[in-house]
Amino acid sequence: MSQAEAQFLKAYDRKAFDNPLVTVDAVIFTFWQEDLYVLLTQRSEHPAKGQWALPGGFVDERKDKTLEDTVFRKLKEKTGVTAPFVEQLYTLGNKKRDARGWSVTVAYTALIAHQDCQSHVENVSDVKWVTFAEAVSSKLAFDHIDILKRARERLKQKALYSIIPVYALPEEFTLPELQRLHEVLLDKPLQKKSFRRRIEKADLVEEAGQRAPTGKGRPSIVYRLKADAKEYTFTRNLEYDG
Amino acid sequence: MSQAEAQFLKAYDRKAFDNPLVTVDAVIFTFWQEDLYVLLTQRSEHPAKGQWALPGGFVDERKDKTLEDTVFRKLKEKTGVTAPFVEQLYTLGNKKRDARGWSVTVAYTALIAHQDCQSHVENVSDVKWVTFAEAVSSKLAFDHIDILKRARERLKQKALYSIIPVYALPEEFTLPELQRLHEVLLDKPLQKKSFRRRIEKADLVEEAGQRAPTGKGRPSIVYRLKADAKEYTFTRNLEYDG
DNA sequence: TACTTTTAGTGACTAAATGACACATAAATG
DNA sequence: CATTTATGTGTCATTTAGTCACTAAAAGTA
Repeated sequence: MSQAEAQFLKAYDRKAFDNPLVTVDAVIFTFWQEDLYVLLTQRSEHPAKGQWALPGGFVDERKDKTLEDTVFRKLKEKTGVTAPFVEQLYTLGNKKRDARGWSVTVAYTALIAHQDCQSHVENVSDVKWVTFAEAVSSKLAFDHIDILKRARERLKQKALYSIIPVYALPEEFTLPELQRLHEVLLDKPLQKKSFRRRIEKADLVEEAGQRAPTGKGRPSIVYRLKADAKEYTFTRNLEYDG
Repeated sequence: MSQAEAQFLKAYDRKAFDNPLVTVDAVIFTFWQEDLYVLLTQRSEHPAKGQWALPGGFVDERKDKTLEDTVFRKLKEKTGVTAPFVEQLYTLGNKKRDARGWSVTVAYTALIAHQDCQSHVENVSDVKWVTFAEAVSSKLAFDHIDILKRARERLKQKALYSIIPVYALPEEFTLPELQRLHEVLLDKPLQKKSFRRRIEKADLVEEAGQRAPTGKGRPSIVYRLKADAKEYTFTRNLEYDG
């Protein structure tokens, strides 16, 4: 670094310029009882105090080295655990979205097993699971409905060409469970054979131990993900028209 | 809004809290003379003064109502025109990337025809087209090499399942040109028949008028995009192993 | 126990899109 | 006017999803 640059930096005053507020928000999905749920939290402070919103908050320059640190910190606060899948969704920034002024939020999608955070969520009053349908038709703080819709759309896409939605299930899962999840995401029945064939061919899962047969009918085989499954994308989508 | 909230907002002092700097950066691609180029600009101010970097800069709270306003303003400054394809890539934020402190940059990818901004670029000294290969192996300011690589990777993916790369060509283009672009992006020869068939079947292009035959061989038919081509995704990828 | 119901899992043929490649077409050239 | 060169097409093989009937393994029931 040149001396001139060092001098520039020494004299630089960050607060001399207007600059948007920076927050992080997360859409946390889980699949539970045949339905897709998202996690909401109730705002404890102004603005929008008392309203339900996506979990999130400001970057803390002391605690967080990176944006991902901020997300994981917020996720941990609200769910008590670390989600097995977290991915940046998109960033929304404009003058109007926050009454405090020009604001930028980096939205993330997270997938998690319901059982992994159930006890934590049950023990705090400002956090709850809501079905996606309910959440998206409710009133949420800021523009969180937009973020919710976008996250849902992206997850639907992922159901077409990847096995990523599996992270919304417990670590050990069955293929019928996974198929029903994909069917909910795509809002469309899938051919059992097609669905299973591509997963088998891609070598994405391995058999886990037995699980207590739940109800009627032949018990399904329990699987767990193989290591590289997160990266895999199918070269061809399942049939899907709209 | 409640009275309490109004009072809160009135008393709210944005500068009372630490907050990351917010910038926008763009990777602008074009396909020219059988090669993929990106636009670089030379930094006129500290930090990294004199170094080459991706076009971008701070959100201007007076000029910009949204992040997209910022991107388009910067694109216009550097290229003189409005790119036909602009898409958010991802957002990078951490403590280290900018010597001025915690910084967040929202990266965008833009595609543009070389001819559309050639004259503007030639007339300013702080902007230049560089082949992607050159750019990525050069030294750029901040973490712009990372952004460059990521943009390239995304564009490669798009070449697999969409016709989006076409926006790096002039409005009127030929299928051999488009195929060569896709081949450069995928770094792999494609089957002429397969490539053309899927474009024809998807009804993405229409014949434009003739264009002066350039060189040897049978002249190729000149096409232009149909309206909805931007949204179209093929349900199956072209063969691609790596 | 045997029969029905229910859900999981498989076999086998059909349909659709891509891969491969030969061949036809239309220009430039000498 | 034959040769060269690049564009554009016809056709068959290959691959993968769609369809659907059939088998398998459990629970419930007379």
